[in-house]
Amino acid sequence: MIQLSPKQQEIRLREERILDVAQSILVQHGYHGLSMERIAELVEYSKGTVYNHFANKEEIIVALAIATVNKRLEMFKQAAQFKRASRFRMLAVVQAAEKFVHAHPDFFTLEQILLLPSVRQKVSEKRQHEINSIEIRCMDVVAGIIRDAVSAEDLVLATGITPEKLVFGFWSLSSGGFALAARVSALPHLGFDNPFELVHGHTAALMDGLGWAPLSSEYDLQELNQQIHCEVLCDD
Amino acid sequence: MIQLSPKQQEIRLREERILDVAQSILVQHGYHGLSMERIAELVEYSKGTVYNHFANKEEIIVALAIATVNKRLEMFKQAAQFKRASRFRMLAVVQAAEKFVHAHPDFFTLEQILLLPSVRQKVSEKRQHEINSIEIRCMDVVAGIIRDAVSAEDLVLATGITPEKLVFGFWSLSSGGFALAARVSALPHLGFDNPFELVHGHTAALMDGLGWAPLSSEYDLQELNQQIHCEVLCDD
DNA sequence: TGCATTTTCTGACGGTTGGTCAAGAATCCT
DNA sequence: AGGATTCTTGACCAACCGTCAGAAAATGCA
Repeated sequence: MIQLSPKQQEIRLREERILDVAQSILVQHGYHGLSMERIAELVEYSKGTVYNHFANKEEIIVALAIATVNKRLEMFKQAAQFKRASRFRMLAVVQAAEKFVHAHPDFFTLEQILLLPSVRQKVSEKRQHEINSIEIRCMDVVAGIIRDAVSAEDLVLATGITPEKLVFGFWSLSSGGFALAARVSALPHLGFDNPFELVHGHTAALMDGLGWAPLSSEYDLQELNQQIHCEVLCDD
Repeated sequence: MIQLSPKQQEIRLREERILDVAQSILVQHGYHGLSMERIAELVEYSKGTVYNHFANKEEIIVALAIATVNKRLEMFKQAAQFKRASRFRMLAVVQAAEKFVHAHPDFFTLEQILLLPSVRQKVSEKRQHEINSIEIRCMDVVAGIIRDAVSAEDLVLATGITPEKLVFGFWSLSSGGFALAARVSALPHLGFDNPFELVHGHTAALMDGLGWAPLSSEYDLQELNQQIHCEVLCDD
């Protein structure tokens, strides 16, 4: 790392401050409340300076998303290191995903925004690639667990099914579940008192359906959860 | 139904035209391309008149979404009438959901937009309730199938599990899967050549995990799919 | 240190849109 | 017909995006 001149350091720091400010505006006032003008005002620099850092507000949003999604990757990696059978490692990752949702409730909205084609369009290729690559590395962590499961003969893949295809299922279930959970407060209560528990339960059912040993009936869920919480929640 | 005056009829028709125009702008130019000014221009009325119909563009978006989600409800109802075992009826609904995604590829973006808190905020309570109630009726169709499955003893619910809680799982899996599918084109190919097939497969696995008879191994998938296609696709 | 060069910062500016509203036009009712 | 009501219009304001020429600061160099 080359030593930075004082000026360059200042610029570095300012970039972080811009992101901080943007994040807080976003949380407080939502997507529509976020404007370059407001950011400039709070950061106490002119609008032009903010534009020197980011070409538009979409770039800022994606920069925020990249920072957050990196944290998820770290959490997944840590969860995957859980020293137990493959199935339990997978469940640990699901727990990590849940913890992530709780730790970054605003990320969800960020992701929604980035899914809008009209927004994505305005974001540089570079940052697009960056966030995609992190996402893929997250999936790879999960695929790795599945490959281990196959090696350990905890799981037998049907013909034509790759580990990645299985990841698709678990990813869908949990991301869809968390998305639904975010709406539960909006939707009248249908008896989903604890959507996260439901995600967990359905993940287990899916695993059972795939024949991923040991099956639900063969271990104690309570005890496992406690152990995962120690592993995944304690040190951070 | 009271007979409408000519003027009122005109207004009615114009409202539809506004929605049509809005839809086509939305499809062609995305969320950011949709402006009240543009709508007014294309509809050939002044901006004020458009505002007489809808208080803001979010109201227009939700009105579009309501119309579309109603179609989904109809498709679900029809699929649920499939005259076979409960498990097959559920799979028919999943197929209907897939067909819906294909038939209304733009709805997805609409839904994303509506999930943004900053957007939802601007939409009237009335329309919020309306779209929620349709969504819930969709879920009820699915819950009905599950209740039938229980009555027919195709399925045994674990203690504490309601039909609605099961709906949550299937809903999560398929909506999450379709969301991911929409991104597959953006994400580098991970071998998800046919994400819809994957959703179907994982749904079946989830059913197996829940012990929903008849299990995957006990029926011919090909034949079933063909039959569903006749039932769900033919008449429309 | 003084001066030239490069980099950075600024805020006014043009252009677009969201949303309002007073005044005029059309319609309805008797 | 004509008064009451409803509908329509487009000018208007405010907010915002993104640009850019010129001011200011930093840097390099003798």
